[in-house]
Amino acid sequence: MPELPEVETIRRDLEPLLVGRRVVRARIHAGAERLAVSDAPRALERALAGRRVEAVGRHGKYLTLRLDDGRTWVMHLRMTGSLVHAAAAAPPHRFERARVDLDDGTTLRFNDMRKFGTWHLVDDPAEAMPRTGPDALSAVFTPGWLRERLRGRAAAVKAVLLDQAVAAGVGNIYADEACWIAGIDPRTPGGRIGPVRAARLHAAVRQTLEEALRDRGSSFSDYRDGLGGEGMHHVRVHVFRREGQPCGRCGAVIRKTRVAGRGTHYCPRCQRL
DNA sequence: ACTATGCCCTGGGTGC
DNA sequence: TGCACCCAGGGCATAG
Repeated sequence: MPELPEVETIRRDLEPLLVGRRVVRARIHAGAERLAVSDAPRALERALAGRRVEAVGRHGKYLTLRLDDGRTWVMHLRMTGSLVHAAAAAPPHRFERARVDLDDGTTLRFNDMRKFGTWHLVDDPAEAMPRTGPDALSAVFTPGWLRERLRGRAAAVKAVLLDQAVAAGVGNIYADEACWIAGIDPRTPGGRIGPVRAARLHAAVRQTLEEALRDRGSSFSDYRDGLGGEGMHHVRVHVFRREGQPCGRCGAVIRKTRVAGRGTHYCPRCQRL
């Protein structure tokens, strides 16, 4: 599940390998046609051919490759996608869905078991990420911003954290981790979070994302970095997928429930409603 | 405007 | 060993 720390790790890996490179050929494999959202697959392949990459950016969980014709190639990895730089001769991954040949003889491989990933080619990257607000690591995402988004909401605080319009880049892993760090029960109605706890939650979101980024992300299953390697943060999580194990802060047994349709992990003793 | 639910997709795990 | 079933979930569409 690539979330902000994982996508940023990929961005940092790929930036020096892609900037200045030209696409020789892009191929979306048979069966993966839905990868192409903004154009038909063949049209997207043609539009990418010959373009040079000028910048590799990220907003939330989206990767943005700015091209020399002014357009932006926006990718989303969803749950099981990966974008890996590899030698031309490297054998394809079992779930390779697309391949991009570059002008230095190397390649990019888009692997995605569940075929949920998306590619857009757009004039303005915002077109490809319509319901996306400030990046969770940007200066726009402040304690006050979070407090305003929580105010008056009946939905669970975790549902608010997962809303990409509130904090782009937070996903299921780091929403659970942030709630644990802040000592807040993820089921708490957003409107019950006052300014003090909103500030604590904001700091917790920043902390968990930054720690995971230092660890190059979490590889619970399919996540791979831009070079095909695994992250290291999954061994250091406090609650995510740790149901039945002791809380590292109070020793109580971590529980699992469902919030906002997602598996949700929390400590019943030190996370308060 | 807000909230909840189902859909997409497929491998891995479980129970019989 | 085989098979049916359930689970994982980001973003979107739709319903209430």
